[in-house]
Amino acid sequence: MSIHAILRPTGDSPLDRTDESLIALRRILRATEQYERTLAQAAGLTPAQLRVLQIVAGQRAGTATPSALANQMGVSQATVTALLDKLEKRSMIVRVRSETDRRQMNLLLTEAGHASVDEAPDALQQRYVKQFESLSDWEQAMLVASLERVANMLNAESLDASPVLSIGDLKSSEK
Amino acid sequence: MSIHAILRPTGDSPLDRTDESLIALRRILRATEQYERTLAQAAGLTPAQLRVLQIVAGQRAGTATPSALANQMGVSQATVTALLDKLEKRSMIVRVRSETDRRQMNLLLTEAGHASVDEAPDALQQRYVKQFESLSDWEQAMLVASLERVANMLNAESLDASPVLSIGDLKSSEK
DNA sequence: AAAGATACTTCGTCAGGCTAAGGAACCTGA
DNA sequence: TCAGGTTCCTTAGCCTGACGAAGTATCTTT
Repeated sequence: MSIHAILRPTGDSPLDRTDESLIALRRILRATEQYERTLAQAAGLTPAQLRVLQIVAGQRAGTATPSALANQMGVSQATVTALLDKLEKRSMIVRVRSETDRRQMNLLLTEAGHASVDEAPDALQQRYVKQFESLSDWEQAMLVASLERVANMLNAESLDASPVLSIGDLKSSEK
Repeated sequence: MSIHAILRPTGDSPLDRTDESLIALRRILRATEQYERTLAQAAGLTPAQLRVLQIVAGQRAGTATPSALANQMGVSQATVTALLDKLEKRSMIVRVRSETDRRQMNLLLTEAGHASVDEAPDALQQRYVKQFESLSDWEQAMLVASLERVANMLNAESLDASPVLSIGDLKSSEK
């Protein structure tokens, strides 16, 4: 395998496919990461704060709680608390104690919060969507298949149900 | 289009391809991110520190400098300085003033530094390489093409030559 | 009712990131 | 040659994100 081929700046030895795929993957990571920073900055928020808002927005009203957030974001509750403090101070969200279980806090977006979510384009979206949608049908299909495949390879062992984006099912919102 | 679909519960509206691709992309991001943390942690280093070591390791000796690092990592020089301070304090690297241009510092890995790089498997690698290599030839080719395509879509505007990577030189560690 | 488990918050600490402000060394062009 | 500008790096001060540990309510179980 060719790990060392990668490090080698100048390419005398040709990269093999594995390396190529790793390089591309890294480029993806990097591009996203960096863009996320500049983007959220423009929105007056930090990336983490924006993520919180987006997740809360995607939740059925009254469903979002700090612990749920912590799970979905893969961070500790303490971290979530800190983020929520900031967002609350800036009036993007409010915390209301749950009626049914008063240990829990329900998180709600304020007007401002909603506005921010709507305005702030999703990092990946902004940069990517237009181009993706200009691709031909079969190309899109191929990309989706490929990306899903890669994603599966990456978290083969740790399959935590919900990837960040919390596409909560509103559908069954009786409760 | 897809913005709402993403934030909105799956309910009735089916996800379109754009959404699917974004979701997969996010899973990739997330898997890598998290794995990187636990990994570097296991190596007794932080992700950023490990990245520094890996980049320095991949450089021709005497080539690595703080500013080069800053470029490759996409962070400010000040940040690099801070990272280097920590690594130096832990005797993973040494800084030596360049002979030819005494403003510059050359970065060198110590024994310990090399050892760390060798031990610490690359975040992506560990998890991914084996599976990738078990794919058939055409599948690999397709994935590479797809990933590169996506990477290009993501940093269409900001094309900075060198992607972070420089994966440590596992190079068989014939040490 | 007492003991235990949960859901959050508080507190202290640390890493990573930035900008702004320098100090040194190098490069120019009179 | 030497004054001004540039480049390379460090310092200082600040902020965000993250963690663990300890604390407080509030269920839940026994």
